[in-house]
Amino acid sequence: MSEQEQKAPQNTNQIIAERRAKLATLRETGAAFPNDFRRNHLASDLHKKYGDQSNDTLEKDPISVEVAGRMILKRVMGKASFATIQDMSGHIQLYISNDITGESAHAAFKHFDLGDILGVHGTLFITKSGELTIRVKSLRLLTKSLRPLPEKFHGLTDQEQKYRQRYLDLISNEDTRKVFLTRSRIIQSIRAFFEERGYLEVETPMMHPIPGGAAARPFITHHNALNMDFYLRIAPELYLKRLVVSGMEKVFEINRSFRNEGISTRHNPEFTMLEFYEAYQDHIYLMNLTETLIRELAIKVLGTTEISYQGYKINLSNPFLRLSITQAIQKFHPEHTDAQLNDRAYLIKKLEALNISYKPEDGIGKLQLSLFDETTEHLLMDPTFIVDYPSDVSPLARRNDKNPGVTDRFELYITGREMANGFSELNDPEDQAARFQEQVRAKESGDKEAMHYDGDYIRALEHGLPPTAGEGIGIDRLIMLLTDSPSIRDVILFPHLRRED
RNA sequence: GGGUCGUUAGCUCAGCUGGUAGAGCAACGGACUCUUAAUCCGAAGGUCGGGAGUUCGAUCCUCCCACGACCCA
Repeated sequence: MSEQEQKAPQNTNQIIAERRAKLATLRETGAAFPNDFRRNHLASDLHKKYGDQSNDTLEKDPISVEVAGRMILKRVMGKASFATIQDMSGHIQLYISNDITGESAHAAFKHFDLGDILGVHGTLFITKSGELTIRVKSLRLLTKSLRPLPEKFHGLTDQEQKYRQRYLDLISNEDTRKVFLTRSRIIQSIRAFFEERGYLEVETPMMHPIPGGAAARPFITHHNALNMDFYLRIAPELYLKRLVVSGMEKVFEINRSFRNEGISTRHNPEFTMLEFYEAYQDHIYLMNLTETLIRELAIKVLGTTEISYQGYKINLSNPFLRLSITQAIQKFHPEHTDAQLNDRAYLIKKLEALNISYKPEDGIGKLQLSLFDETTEHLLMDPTFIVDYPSDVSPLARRNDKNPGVTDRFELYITGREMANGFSELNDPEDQAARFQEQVRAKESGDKEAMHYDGDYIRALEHGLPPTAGEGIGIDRLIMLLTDSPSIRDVILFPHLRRED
């Protein structure tokens, strides 16, 4: 006993010390962490099934139930008590009294703490104020909680603690639980959407010998047995297109990708993306499919296409706008004429005035894109496809037949944020090899985000990639939109933070 | 990397040109058999994020550091 006390971590905190003492007593009297209790109902199921019944009906033919959960509220009134327990489905109230539960069991209950996990057996009734409640016949402490819960009314509000101790945030904040429930439903609905359309869900490597599929800096790791470095994937794109070569003509992957870049309200080092590829389709088809997908998700998950993001109202049933880069600039900055936006000297002058860096070798399209990124992107609140991206910033996209300086590519913007990026795939192996070479040159002259030359991918293209359309959608950002969350950290269960010390 | 703001009891928050800290919840003792964030009474709980400086004296002013939030690159 004294030995056990010495081994226990020293805790000066009074509350934890008191709870440890209660646990020590439990250990002396039997199994302190039993696992022989079985529940047969969830709280919300009971409310759905019996919540509307009259007390007379419930009392006449008593319904016996076993439920379990964490005690989150407790009201002791001498010879009788009320408590609320919470399980994965919701809450239910308990009524414990000397009459029914027995004096000693009630006395024991009085020493249970908020946060303790209880197993309860009893019958249902309706209180005078109309709440479905379990009249407890017996109850057990299944797991002793040694640490106090956050304040019961306000819950946990400290942002840092919400992220670091997400379990506490989830215990005490209904809104947080709702966000992650919605997240789960969105991902299920995406899966159903593509499965209904005959797509095959696949899993491709997360460890890449050559990082590819996006312009981004990768994380590097090492495989000991092979004695080689691997890169955590920045995108699954090149593997998915290898699969289209293989004959899997419609594939999708809900993938975790990793980018070794800054952290912000829109960026987490690891994030979830949806990528999908379909042979014998083009980027126009993708835009239509994307509109349908986002609309269907909203209806399935929220029950409406009328959403509000941080106070801005968006009706997703309106057709999504489709604008070229210069049309988008002019929409918000009509002072620029067509002639000016196609004049190198004018664009450079404007970029310099805005203190935006550019390279002397940048083509007209890239200069336009730089101006767009700085002045217009963040203003695209309503869903807008930006089309006709310059070839030199789209090394994996098919060139436009009429204008080879641009590609058959689009990005989708909603609430000023990039949500999706899709294009008709570049399936000409010789053009792809030349574009990789260009990327290698850019990398050599210091562009850390430029792509590597992927010889095996070229070899795959040489076997023949059918004409294909492919797209990536940022799932975290889509979830932010549909849950009205201001930060990507609010939709990721365990966002990355600096080490606490 | 730069700027702004924040860090006080387990949690939610107060704290007045600078005089070494308060409330509510939780927890502890007591009263209470239909409560709903139960109520009432009592007692307890603090290295004011860390460090240095100014001062007779610092939660408060200055500087550095840590962590976080937001904005910018």
